[in-house]
Amino acid sequence: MIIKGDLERMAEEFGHPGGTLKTMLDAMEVPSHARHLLLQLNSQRTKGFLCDVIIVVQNALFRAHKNILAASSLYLKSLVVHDNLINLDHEMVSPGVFRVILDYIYTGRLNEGDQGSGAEPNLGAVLAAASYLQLLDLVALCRKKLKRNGKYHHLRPMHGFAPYAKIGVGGGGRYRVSAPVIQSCFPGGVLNRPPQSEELPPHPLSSLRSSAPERDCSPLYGLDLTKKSPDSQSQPTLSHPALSHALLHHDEGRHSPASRNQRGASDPKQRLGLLRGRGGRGRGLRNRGEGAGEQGSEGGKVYRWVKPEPLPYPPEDEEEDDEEEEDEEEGAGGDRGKETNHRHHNHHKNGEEHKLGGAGRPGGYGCEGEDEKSGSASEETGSSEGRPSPIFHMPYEPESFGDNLYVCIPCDKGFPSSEQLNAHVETHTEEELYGHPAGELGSSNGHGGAGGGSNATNVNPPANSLSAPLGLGAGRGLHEKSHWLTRPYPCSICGKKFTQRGTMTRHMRSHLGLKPFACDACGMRFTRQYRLTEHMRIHSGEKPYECQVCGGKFAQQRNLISHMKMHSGGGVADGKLKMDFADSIYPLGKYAEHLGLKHEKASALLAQASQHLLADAKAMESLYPLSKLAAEHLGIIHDKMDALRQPLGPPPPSQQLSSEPRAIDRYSPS
DNA sequence: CTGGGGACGGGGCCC
DNA sequence: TGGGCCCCGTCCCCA
Repeated sequence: MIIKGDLERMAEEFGHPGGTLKTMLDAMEVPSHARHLLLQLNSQRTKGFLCDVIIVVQNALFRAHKNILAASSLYLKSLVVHDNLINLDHEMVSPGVFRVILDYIYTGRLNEGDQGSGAEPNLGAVLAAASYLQLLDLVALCRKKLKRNGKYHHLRPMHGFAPYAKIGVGGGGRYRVSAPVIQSCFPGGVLNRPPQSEELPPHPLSSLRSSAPERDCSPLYGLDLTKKSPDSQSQPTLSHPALSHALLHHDEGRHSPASRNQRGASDPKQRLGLLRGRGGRGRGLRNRGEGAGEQGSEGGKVYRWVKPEPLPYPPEDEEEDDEEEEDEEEGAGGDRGKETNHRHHNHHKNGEEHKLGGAGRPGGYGCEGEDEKSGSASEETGSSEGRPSPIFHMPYEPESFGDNLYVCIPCDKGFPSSEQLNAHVETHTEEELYGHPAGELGSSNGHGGAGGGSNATNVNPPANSLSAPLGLGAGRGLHEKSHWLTRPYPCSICGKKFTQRGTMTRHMRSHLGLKPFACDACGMRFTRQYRLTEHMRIHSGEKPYECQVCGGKFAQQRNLISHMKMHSGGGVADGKLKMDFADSIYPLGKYAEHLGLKHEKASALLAQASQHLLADAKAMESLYPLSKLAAEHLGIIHDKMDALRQPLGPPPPSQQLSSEPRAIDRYSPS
C-alpha cells in the first residue's frame, strides 16, 4: 500500500529524510500493515469512533479523523488543525461529492457514484472539489478517469474547475470563498495554474508528498497553523479566506484582537466552525477543566430528520477488506482508484449512533416518530436559500437512502441535492403546512420552550415537531404556527426554533461543542466570551458584585441577583409591582447607570428589594441607593429623600456592577 | 436534609 | 453577524 516513494515523502514530512527512510521501510515488515490500518480507520470512521472533527457541507455533517484529513490535504490540515468543526463551501463541495471524497481519503478508492443517473457526484464535480480541497492525488485520479472516459477535455480548459468557475474570479459570487490553497502555490492563481502532472498519485494520504513543495512555494505555508501562539496578541493576517477562516478560529480561541479583525473575512457559514472541543456538556457532565467530552458516535454520516430504519447491511463493513489488488495499472504512483465502486456502508448499531451530541445527551436527538419514506427527486423550482427552511438533518446512513440525501420533513420526500430540496420546500404552501391532517406525520411534543432549562427542550426532540410545524391538529397547529412564525430559525440538529439567527447559531455551538473561548489559566472553554469573562474572575479573585445587605461579594452578577432574592424573601411575587417600578424609575435608571446597571435590571432589583422593604425597612436602607429610590417611589423612608437630591457621585466600587474587570481585559477579544 | 454560595449552560434581547 | 448583557435554571459543594 505504501510504497517506497510514499515513505520517502513521509520521511521527509516528518523530518527524517534520507537515512530514516530505511528505518521506515524496515519497519514495514508486514506489507498489509498500512492497508489494515486504513481499513481500521475507515471502520472507525463509519462508527464515529474517535472521530474528532465534523465537516459541515451544506446541510450535511460528516465525521472523520483530523489526522486522516490533515494527512490527505494541506488545506484540510489547515482547517482541522485547531478546529473540530470545519465548514466547506457547498458551492465547491456538495455533500454527495464530499462523501465520495471522504471515502476516497479513507480507502484510496474513488467511487464515482451513479454517473448514469446524472446525480452527483460525478467525476467533474469530484475533480473540482478535490482541487478545492487540494487533494492533489484525487485530482490526478479524476483527471485520469475523465480522460479515460473522454470527458476530461471538457474540463481541461478550466483545469478541472469548470463547474466552479467562480473560484479565483475577482468578483462576485456570494460564496466565492476559500480558493483552494493550491492557488497560493501558483502565483497565477487557480485558473492560471498549469495542469497538474498526469502522474497519478500513489496514495490517498500522499499529501505528505505534496506538502513539502507547497510549503516552499507559498508564504501561506510559512504559517504554522499547527502551533498555537503563546501570545495571542500577534496573529498573522491572511487575505486568503480559507486560511483566514482557519486561523480565525484559532484566534478566537486566543481572543486576540487580530482575530476579531478577521471577522467578516470568511464565509459566514464557516464562522460556524468555531469548534474548539467537544467537551461533555449538560447537567451532570460538567467539563471542568475541559477534555471531559466524548465524541459522538456517528461517523462520516450525514444528518437529517429521519427515522432510523433497519438497515439492509451488516453492521460492520468489512466486506471490503480483502484482498483486492490495487495499483493495477498506474505504476509507481499506484492508482488507488479502482474503477469498481466502493462504498462503505455505515451502520448504526443502535440508536445511540444517531446522536450528535454524544455524551451528556440522554436520548440524543432522536428521530423517532417518523417513517422514512424516501421519495424521489422531482420538484425543481426556485430556491429558498436565505430564508428559514424546514429542512433538517439527522444522523443516517448515506448508503441507506441512496442519493436522496436531503429529506423534506413534511412529506418525507428525498432529494439528491439541497437545491432540489429547497426547491421542493418552496412548493409547500402555508395552508399545506398547517392544514395537514393531524397525526399523519406524527405527533408533536416538543415546543422548544423559550428560555431556560436546556435539558427539557433538547432531549429527545421529536424530529417532525421540532423541525416543521406539520402534522398538527387545528388548535395545536395554530400554536405551532405561532412558534414557527415567531421562531423562524430552527436548529438544524435538534430542530429547536429560535427567535434570532444568532441565537440559533449560538445554540448550534453547544450542539457541536464549539467552545472558542479558552481560559488561559485552566484551559476551560466556553461558548461565549462573556462566559469566559465571568470565569476569569474565579482566577483573578475579583468579586465586583457586592450585596449591600450583608456585604457578600460575588463574582457573577447573576449570583448576586440570586442572593438578593434570598434577602428579599423569594423575589418578586407580584409581576405588576415589578412593572410599575420599571415604568416609573427613570431617575433610578439614571442612577443605575452610575452603578452600571441597566434600567431594567435596576428596576428588577428595586422591585425585589421593595418587596422586602415593605416588611423590613432595614433591608430597604441597606440597598442604598436603589432601595432609597425605591422607598421614594413607595413613599417611605422620607427622611432619606434629601440625600437623593444631591448630585450623584460615582458609585462605590462595590457597586460598579457592570464594570468589566480590567484585569481580564486581555482575555477579551474586544 | 437543607439552604446558600459558586459556577456554569442556554435562551432572549439589544446594540 | 456577533458581542454583551440579562434572566432562568441547574449542578455541585459545603456548612
